[in-house]
Amino acid sequence: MRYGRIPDETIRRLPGYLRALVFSSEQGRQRISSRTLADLVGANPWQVRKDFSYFGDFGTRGVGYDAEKLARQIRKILKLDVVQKAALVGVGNVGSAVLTHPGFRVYGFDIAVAFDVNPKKIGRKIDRVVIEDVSRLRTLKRRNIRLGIIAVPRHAAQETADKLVVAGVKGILNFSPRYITVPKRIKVITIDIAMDLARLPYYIPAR
Amino acid sequence: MRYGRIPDETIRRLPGYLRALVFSSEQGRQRISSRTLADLVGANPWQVRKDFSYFGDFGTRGVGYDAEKLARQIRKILKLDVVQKAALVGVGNVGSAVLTHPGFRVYGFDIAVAFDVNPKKIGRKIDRVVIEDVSRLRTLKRRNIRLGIIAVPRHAAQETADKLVVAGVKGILNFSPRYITVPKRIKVITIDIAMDLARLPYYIPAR
DNA sequence: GAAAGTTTGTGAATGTGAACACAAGTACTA
DNA sequence: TAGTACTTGTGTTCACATTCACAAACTTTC
Repeated sequence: MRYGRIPDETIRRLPGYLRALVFSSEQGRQRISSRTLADLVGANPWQVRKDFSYFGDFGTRGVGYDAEKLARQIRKILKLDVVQKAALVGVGNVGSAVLTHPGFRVYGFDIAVAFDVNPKKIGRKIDRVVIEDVSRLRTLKRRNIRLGIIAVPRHAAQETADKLVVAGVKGILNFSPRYITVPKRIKVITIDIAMDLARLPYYIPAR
Repeated sequence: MRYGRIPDETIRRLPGYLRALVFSSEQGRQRISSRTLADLVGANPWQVRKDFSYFGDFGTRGVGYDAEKLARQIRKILKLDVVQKAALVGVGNVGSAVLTHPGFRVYGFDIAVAFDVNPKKIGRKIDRVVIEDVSRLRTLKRRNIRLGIIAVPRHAAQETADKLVVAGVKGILNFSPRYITVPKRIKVITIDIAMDLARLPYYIPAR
């Protein structure tokens, strides 16, 4: 009932809720309680309720939440209610994993194009996407693609980011293990899979 | 000068600092200021200094930090000063990307084993690692491996986690797009690459 | 239809981390 | 040696996020 600003931490958790809700719907459950949902995402019930309270009343007291309705609302907030087209740059091991990852569909993403520098790869098809030469990056604006995924080797990351920005991209998901610099108006999310593993030993008690 | 508990958020940032310090050392710079380091990781100087202040004085006023010394200390805190052996389960697209990812070496990881269920893959070698049958997971304890990486399809994730726990693993890096349940003593970090992309459209202003 | 059992929504309290400002120490210059 | 320019280390303040507790609303039971 507030409709104020939604905290960043809540936004960070919304995709997780959405994933669980879709899963729950597929199982044929249309009603879900904050407790059940919390268990599915590894949180606690009051956290779930607080998060949802930032954008209106979707539950019914004594009953729970309507999974479909809630999922629709989350999609709307995250702007996933329209198909989001994305361009992938770099079809190596990481790039291939991204192209074949089933999870993107859940969120309404369409990886519409893929680019690489290797002439041998140009023209090949992976999962219905034809690989094009990076020189064709500038066609993105015309094709109405506003999201870029960087999966190139470390040394080419910044250069790729620059090209994506010129091509009119508004958001970048960066898998290269380095910090990239872009204009403030562009949003970048960096994932370094090794970096996340590096946190693990700290939390493990000595044998 | 405090030597108290180090905040979780600081721990989360340490691998990033380490990566930047290694990079800086490779460039031949042995001294680095909080400002330079902050620029390399996309943070601000006082954040960097505050983070380091939780585990002693490593800088020299008017000069900066000794990159090597600082890197050594971060490795020690994160328990990366000894080689950490890890086991990978699932050598599909994501698994292959993990195996060939150059970043793990920076943090002193050794992905010593890989497992899969596909008989066609058993015995094959990827990046010097021979793929074994999942039934051999129980040999992990004997081989002194305490970290597991899950890169199997969604439906097999929980089962794989259970097997890893039985095999004596203490920490799990989970790439499957679902929440997995393990005993409290086991630390799990989940990365869903699609989930992170899902956050991006929210931050992009409407056209 | 009353009582007991669920489950949500949210104000308030508590906890945690980020941002700031500045004293204190070091290097450099002349 | 004095003065200037840097840079760290940290106490304090401020902002934000989590946890808690409980009233309100709904369902079920008898």
